[in-house]
Amino acid sequence: MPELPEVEAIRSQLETFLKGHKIEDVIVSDKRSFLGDRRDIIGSCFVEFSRFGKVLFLGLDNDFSLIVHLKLTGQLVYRGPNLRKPPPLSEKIVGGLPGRYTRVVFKLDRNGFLYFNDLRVFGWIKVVKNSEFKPEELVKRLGYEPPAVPSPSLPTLTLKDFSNILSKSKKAVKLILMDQEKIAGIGNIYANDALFLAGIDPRRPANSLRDYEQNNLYNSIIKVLKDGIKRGGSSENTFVNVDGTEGKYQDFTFVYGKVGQNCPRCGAEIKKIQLGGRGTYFCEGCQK
DNA sequence: AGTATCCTGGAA
DNA sequence: TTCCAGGATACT
Repeated sequence: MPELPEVEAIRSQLETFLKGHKIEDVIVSDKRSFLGDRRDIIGSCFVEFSRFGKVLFLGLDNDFSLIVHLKLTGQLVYRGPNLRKPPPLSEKIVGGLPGRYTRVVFKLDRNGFLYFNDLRVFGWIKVVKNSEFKPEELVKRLGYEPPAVPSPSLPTLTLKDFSNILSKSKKAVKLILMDQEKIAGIGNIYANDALFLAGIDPRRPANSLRDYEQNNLYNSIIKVLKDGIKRGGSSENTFVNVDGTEGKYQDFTFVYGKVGQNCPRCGAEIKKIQLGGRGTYFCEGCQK
């Protein structure tokens, strides 16, 4: 379940490892995972590495690009000459490399390989022609991005934007945080943690937040996302980095995945409920 | 606005 | 054996 910090970690490592690498062949073992014509990208080099919310945009030097959405269980792992000392692969790479869940393999020059593993086959890699590319192809529509990285590709979410978005909906505030059309990049882990840090009940109607609460939540979102990036993402579930190692944020989450454990602030038991069909963790005492 | 759907392994 | 996990979308 890569979210903004995880996808940013991947983007940054892809840039390090793939820059200048040439695609010699593309082996598609599951057609559901690769959309477009593989022949359009064979022979081209990786030159651009961007991220829009949770979506990766990899530009090639031949007027084509790759758009990648990892969804829940997608993993991109590189092995090759740009890894000086290949670290041991995480156990989160279920099935091995290549293995049972390897859906696409990019064979690169100088004996390099980029593997796309995806246990649940929700993720996809799409080939687009730059001249015909429309941003809507990324995802239906993406909203503002919280300023957690120096130069986001999407318009930056300001406190004012955030306040406008919240005041326009009476839906539960957590659902608004995770609505990619409004705010891009936040998923279940960071939504839970940001709401805990701000002391706000995830079920509160978005338009019921007072100014100081909006302000708190805005700052909390930026803080947890930056924290996630600093820790190299959260490997709570299936996330691994491009070098095959795990992130560390899962050891620093406040409430996500901690049902029954003690609230880090007051010690009370962390509760779990369903909200919009998703597991929602919070402390009844600390979040009002 | 709320719910089913895609998919598969792992937990209950 | 059933249920749950979850991002985004297609439904009702």
